[in-house]
Amino acid sequence: MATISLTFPDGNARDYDAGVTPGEVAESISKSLSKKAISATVNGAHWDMQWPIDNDASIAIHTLADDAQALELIRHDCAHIMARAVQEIWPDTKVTIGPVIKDGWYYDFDRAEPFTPEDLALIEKKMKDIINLRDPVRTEVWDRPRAIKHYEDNGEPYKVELIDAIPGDEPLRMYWHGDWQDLCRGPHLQHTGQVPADAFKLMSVAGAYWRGDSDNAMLQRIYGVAFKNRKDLQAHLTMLEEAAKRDHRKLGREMDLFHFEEVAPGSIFWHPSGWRMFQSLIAYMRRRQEAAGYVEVNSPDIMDKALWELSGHWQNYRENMFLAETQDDREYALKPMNCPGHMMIFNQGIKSYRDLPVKIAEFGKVHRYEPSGALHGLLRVRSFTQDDAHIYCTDEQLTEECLKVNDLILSIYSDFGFDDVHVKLSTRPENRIGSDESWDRSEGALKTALDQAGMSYTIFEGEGAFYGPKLEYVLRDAIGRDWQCGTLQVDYNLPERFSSTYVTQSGEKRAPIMLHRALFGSLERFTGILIEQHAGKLPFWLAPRQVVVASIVSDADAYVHEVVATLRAKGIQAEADIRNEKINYKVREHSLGKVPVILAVGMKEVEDRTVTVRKLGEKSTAVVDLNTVATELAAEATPPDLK
RNA sequence: GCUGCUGUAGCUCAGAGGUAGAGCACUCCCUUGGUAAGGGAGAGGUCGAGAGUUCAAUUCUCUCCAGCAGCACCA
Repeated sequence: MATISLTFPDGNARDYDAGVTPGEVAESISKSLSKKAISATVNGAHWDMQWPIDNDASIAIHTLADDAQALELIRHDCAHIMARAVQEIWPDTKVTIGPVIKDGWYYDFDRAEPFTPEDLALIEKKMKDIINLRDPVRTEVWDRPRAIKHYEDNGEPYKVELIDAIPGDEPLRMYWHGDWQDLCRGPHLQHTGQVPADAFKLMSVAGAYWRGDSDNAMLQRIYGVAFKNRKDLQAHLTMLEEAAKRDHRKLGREMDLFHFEEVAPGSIFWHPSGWRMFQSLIAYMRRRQEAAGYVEVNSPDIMDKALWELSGHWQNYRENMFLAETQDDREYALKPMNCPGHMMIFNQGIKSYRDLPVKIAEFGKVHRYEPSGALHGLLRVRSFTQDDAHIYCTDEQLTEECLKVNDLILSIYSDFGFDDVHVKLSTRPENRIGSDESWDRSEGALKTALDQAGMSYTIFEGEGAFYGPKLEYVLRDAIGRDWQCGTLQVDYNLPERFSSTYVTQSGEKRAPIMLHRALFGSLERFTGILIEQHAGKLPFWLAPRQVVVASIVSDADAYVHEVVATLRAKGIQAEADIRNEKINYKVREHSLGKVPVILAVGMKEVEDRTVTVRKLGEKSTAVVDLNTVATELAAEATPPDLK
């Protein structure tokens, strides 16, 4: 038998018979290591303890101490153990797939009866039984015909379909623990007992389409989370509770920012303080855009079908559009996008190459009939305000304009504390207008701009808009969640469709290139993200309510009003609270309402012309001269771009 | 849109085949109290909408609407 040399992480090498498994290697080192081992890395590949090694290689043996491998294996084995538990309890259930995801795993089942929350408890208990059995994990390599026949005989059609979809003709790997068997590329733990029995939890059950396609059957997906120990699981559950407390839908109600009604699903009723915050964002963006050379316009909300046919929306976007019925026998639609309106504005008059780039911005409210199941608070609505703009430029200006938009987006996000920004580049979809050649140029321009800006990005094939490829800017918030906000799209098509032209230096008419871009994206969504990011405690300049001046005794009421007037004169959103309540009560109520500054006023303050300042989140108070407070708060209320 | 769950007072939630309850909020009275709930009284609900079963439905059944979780879709 041939001999191979295995090199360990410390640089030492040892000879073994070819075909040796990491399990045997571990045993040759020590009994305790072979018991503790969970998997190996062989030449950089994650390796099962049972897989043979045929050639010289580097090898590292993992235990539960190695986080990356341990979590991967624990979650993966949990998926198998759960599938086995389900099939043991309900033998007629068909299994499909069960991958590892962030924090845990899921497994999709086909079963006539829905799983109930009580069922989840039952499954969890059965999983613990299986873990306690410490069943050895066994693996074999089968050829395809044998595997297919096996699953056909066992009535597992989804597995047969999976095998058919695996490319090539390579052999397939089968895994067992106990009598339960699954098709799996591995690796797995050595036995079920290596899964910590107290560090996993089944979270929820929901529908999911087979192979992610809405034309396919709906399966039942059970989600679970798993960690190395009970403490990590507990920390994760606590984090979820914290995230729930930040839910902007809950905070929006508690802080009296907005609400929804059944009569207008997906549309927002903004309350005064929520609307104030919204307007602060628009005012900020208006200043930033003006400084960047944009002009602001306003285009109609309802326009004739003919326009939407010209733009291509009627053919490509109609199922998402609200249509308007009138008495004049014309068909209208509410705008789902601002671009066609901006085309009409660009087309007014004759444009010279000297005019380009033309940058037309609008805080336009667009309406889109989104699928009912997609609606989600402010983050996914049916009517929303875009900080939308269209840039008309020449071929030569294209890359530079893309770069400018990119810089503007990053600068703006940074003002709001978002520095972890990911970019997605979505390329031509199946359903599209325009020639392949113009798509080549559009996609190329975006790539060039990203490369020149030194941005890293991920490409999503076929995910672009019907008129052009797009960049999407994804923000990562304080608790690690991603939100899609800004977008930049290159479009050669609409200018052609609308016969838009400018006069070149040599006097010919030529179609401009058009960029679609939004920075916040949807103002509504961005507001929701900010609420969650700050858990409702927004920075002072954005805070829906800024200052409450609260009386301690009613003899101070007149001075309270004077303080409020002084602050308002400085542009600070101040309100009086002279209700017949104790100061404790007022402090509690406004603290829960997330008001950043409470100014308490009693007779001492009246006599000294001071206020007692209490800031949200601070227990201590400070007595400060009224004019000093007004000046300090006015400074704090200044938006970041005006500082 | 699909699968599952949910819908009772402004909010958070109990409840039951015989036309409803708590806490907070609200109104009034007493209290003028120094930094996270002072005391008392009162008012408030076609039990999401429509149909069916029943002597009787808010409770059971069906349809619709909306919300929640996930999927699919998306800013």
